[in-house]
Amino acid sequence: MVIVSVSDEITQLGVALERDSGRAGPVGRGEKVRVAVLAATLAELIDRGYAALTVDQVAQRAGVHKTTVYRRWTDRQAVVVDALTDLVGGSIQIPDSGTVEDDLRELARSLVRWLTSPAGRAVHAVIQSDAVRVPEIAEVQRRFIQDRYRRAEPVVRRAIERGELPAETDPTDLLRMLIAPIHFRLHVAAEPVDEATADRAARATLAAARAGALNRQAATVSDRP
Amino acid sequence: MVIVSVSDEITQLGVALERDSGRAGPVGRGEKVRVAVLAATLAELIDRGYAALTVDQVAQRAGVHKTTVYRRWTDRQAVVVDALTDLVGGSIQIPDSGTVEDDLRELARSLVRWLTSPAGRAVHAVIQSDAVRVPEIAEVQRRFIQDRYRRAEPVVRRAIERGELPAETDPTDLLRMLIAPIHFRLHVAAEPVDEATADRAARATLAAARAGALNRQAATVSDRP
DNA sequence: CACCATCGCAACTCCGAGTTGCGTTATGGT
DNA sequence: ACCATAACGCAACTCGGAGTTGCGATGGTG
Repeated sequence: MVIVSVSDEITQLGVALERDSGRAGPVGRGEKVRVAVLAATLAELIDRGYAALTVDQVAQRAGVHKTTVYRRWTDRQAVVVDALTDLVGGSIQIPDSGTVEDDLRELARSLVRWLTSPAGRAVHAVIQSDAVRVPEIAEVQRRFIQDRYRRAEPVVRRAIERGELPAETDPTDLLRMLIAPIHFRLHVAAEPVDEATADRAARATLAAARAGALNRQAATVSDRP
Repeated sequence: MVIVSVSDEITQLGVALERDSGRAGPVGRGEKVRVAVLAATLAELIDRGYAALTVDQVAQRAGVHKTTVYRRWTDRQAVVVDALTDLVGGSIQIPDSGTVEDDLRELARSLVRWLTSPAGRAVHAVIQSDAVRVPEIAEVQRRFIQDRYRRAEPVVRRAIERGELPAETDPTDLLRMLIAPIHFRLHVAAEPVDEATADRAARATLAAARAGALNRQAATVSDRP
C-alpha cells in the first residue's frame, strides 16, 4: 500500500487528491487505495504519457494489485478521468491589483506556473494524447478553458470601468489572445515557457486591446480605401 | 491494390504523395503500394486518430496485406512518419500584397485553410496524440513551425522598410502571436476556426506590433511608477 | 474476536504489434 | 513469348497489455 519511487511533487499531488475526496460511502482502507492509485496514475502520466500508461504499472506503483484497480474503476480511461477531474479545480486566483497591466501579467504568469507544475504537466500529457477523443476527458479540458475565460471577465470589466480599455473590449477574445501564445509554445511548438513568455503575452494583448483590436464584433482588418 | 472506400480528398492526398516520391531504386509495382499505403494511413489518421490506427486496418484500406506493410516499413511509427513528411512541404505561399494588413491576413487565412484541409487534419490527429513523443514525429512538427516562422520574416522585413512597423519588430514573435490563437482554438480549446478567426488574429497582431509590443528584447509590461 | 467487505493471486480470453516460412504473382530483360 | 527474380499473399506463430473470473487471505469494525 506504499507509494514506491515517487517524487515529492507526486506525493504533493496525493495530498491534493485526499482533501476534496468528498465521496460518501464506506471509508475503510478503500480510500487509501483510491488516493494511492490516482497519485500513481498522475505520476505515470507525467513519466510515460497516456498511450504508454499501463494499468499493471499504475497498480504496482500504487502498491496495489491490478484486479483492485478494475474493481474500483471500469477501465483505464475511468482511472485517468478520475485522476484529472480532482485536479482541474480551484487552481488560479483572480487578480485585482488596480491596473490592467498587473492583472493581465499576473493572469499569464499564474497560467505558466500551473502548466509547468506537476498537475499541469499531467494534464498536458493527456492533452497531447489520443485521450482527447474520449468525451469525458475532452470535457475536462473544455471546463478548464471555460474556467479561464470566466475568470478573465471581472478583470476586463474593472479595466473598462477604470477607463483603461475600450468599453467594447471582448473579455473572451482578450483572454484567448493572452493565453494562446503560452499554450501554443507548450502544446504545439514545443518551445520553453517562462515568466518572460507570460509578460510578453500580457504586453502584446494589452496593446491590441487598447488599440480596439479586441472589440466585440470588430470588423476585420480594414481593406485599403 | 485498389484504394477502397476512400473519400475524394484522400485520393487527392494520394496524388499529392505520388508526385514527389523521387526515391531511387527499382520502381516496379512497389511504388503503387507505397502510395496506396500512405494514403490509407492518412485516411485512418483522420478517421480514427493515431492510437486507434491499426496496421491491419491500414493494409486492408490500401488493398494490401499486413506483411507487405512490414516489409517496406519497420513498424507502425515509420509508416506514419513517412506519410506525414511527404505532406508538410511547400504548403503556403509567402504573400506580398504591398501592405502588412493584407499580408498578415493572407498568412493567417492560408494557415486556417491548410489546418482544415485533409492534410492539415491528418497532421492535427497526430499532434493530438502520444505520437509527439516519437522524436521523428516531433521533428516533423518542429520543422513545420520553423517553416512558418521563416516565411514570416520577409513579410515583416518589407513592412519595416515601408515604415508600417517599428524597426525593432521581432518577426518570430509577430508570427507566433498571429498563429497562436488559431492553433490554440483548434488544438487546445477545440473551438471552431474560420476566416473570421484568421482576420481577428491578424488585426490584433498588427495593433500590438504597431504599438511596439512585439519589439525585440521588449521590456515586460511597465511597472507602475 | 468474529464477521464481511475488500484485497491478492493465478489463470484465463481477446486483440493488435510484429515475425517467419512458404507458396504465388507480377514485372522486366532477353 | 518466356523465364528468373523480386515483391506480394497467406497462415501460423510469439509477445504484451486490456479486462475478467473464482477463490483464498486479510484487515477494519462492532
